[in-house]
Amino acid sequence: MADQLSRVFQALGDPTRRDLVARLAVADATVGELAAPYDVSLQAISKHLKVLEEAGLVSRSRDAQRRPVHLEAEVFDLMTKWIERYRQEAEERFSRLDALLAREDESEGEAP
Amino acid sequence: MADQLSRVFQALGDPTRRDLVARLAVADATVGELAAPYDVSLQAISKHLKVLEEAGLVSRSRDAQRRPVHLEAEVFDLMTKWIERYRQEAEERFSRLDALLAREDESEGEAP
DNA sequence: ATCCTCCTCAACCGATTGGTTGACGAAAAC
DNA sequence: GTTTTCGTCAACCAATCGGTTGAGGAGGAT
Repeated sequence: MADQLSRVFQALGDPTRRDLVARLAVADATVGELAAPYDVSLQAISKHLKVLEEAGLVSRSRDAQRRPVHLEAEVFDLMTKWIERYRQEAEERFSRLDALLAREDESEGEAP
Repeated sequence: MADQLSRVFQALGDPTRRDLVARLAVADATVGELAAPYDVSLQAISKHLKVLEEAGLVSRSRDAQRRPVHLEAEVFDLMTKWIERYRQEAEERFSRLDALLAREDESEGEAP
């Protein structure tokens, strides 16, 4: 099975699932409520929620027949940590490159 | 075709592609250099790079037969913006919930 | 007990994905 | 000009994905 970071990125690679997450950020909801706006079957949404759950983005409890879905926003940190790490590395590289170019500009015209 | 945000998330949903990005954060590299560490064909890596390119995460220039690959870190912002937006919404909701619970605790024991 | 509501599981389907191999293109190197 | 190096394109393959429909389970409501 894939690692969690892969599952989180993959889960959010689908627009419907991102929309579900966006709506769950506002409020918990049942599967039926979540499915209503889309013109796909309830089962399809249930599958999407399973993917989100396996990524750790969402949890489902039980309230009689209802299965309230709840967003687990902490998992976002996994992604932001990864992203920020490499963004920062890339930016540092740019800075070093800038510094190098600046030094080369300075020595321009020396030693004819 | 999918929107860019979907393509970026999907691109990073694959561990090999995340690894390529990680290595490109350190330095630009040619396709051959990038492919060397993995035990898959050069063509497979070329495909991965195409996915990264279509997501806007990477650009390829031309230097003789070489095709240096360069990381375009700005696209990360697309993701972090999306993530931060919904994380924040979710956190605000928690704060409101905490406040509500606090108020209920205060009125505990009143009106017997 | 029976029915109804809410939801999941299972089987299936076409499209996409990550991989393969083989052929080809562009630009040095000979 | 021929060869070699570096890389892409094309066709194919098994596996996964997003969707469907049909059956069924858990738990009120009657």
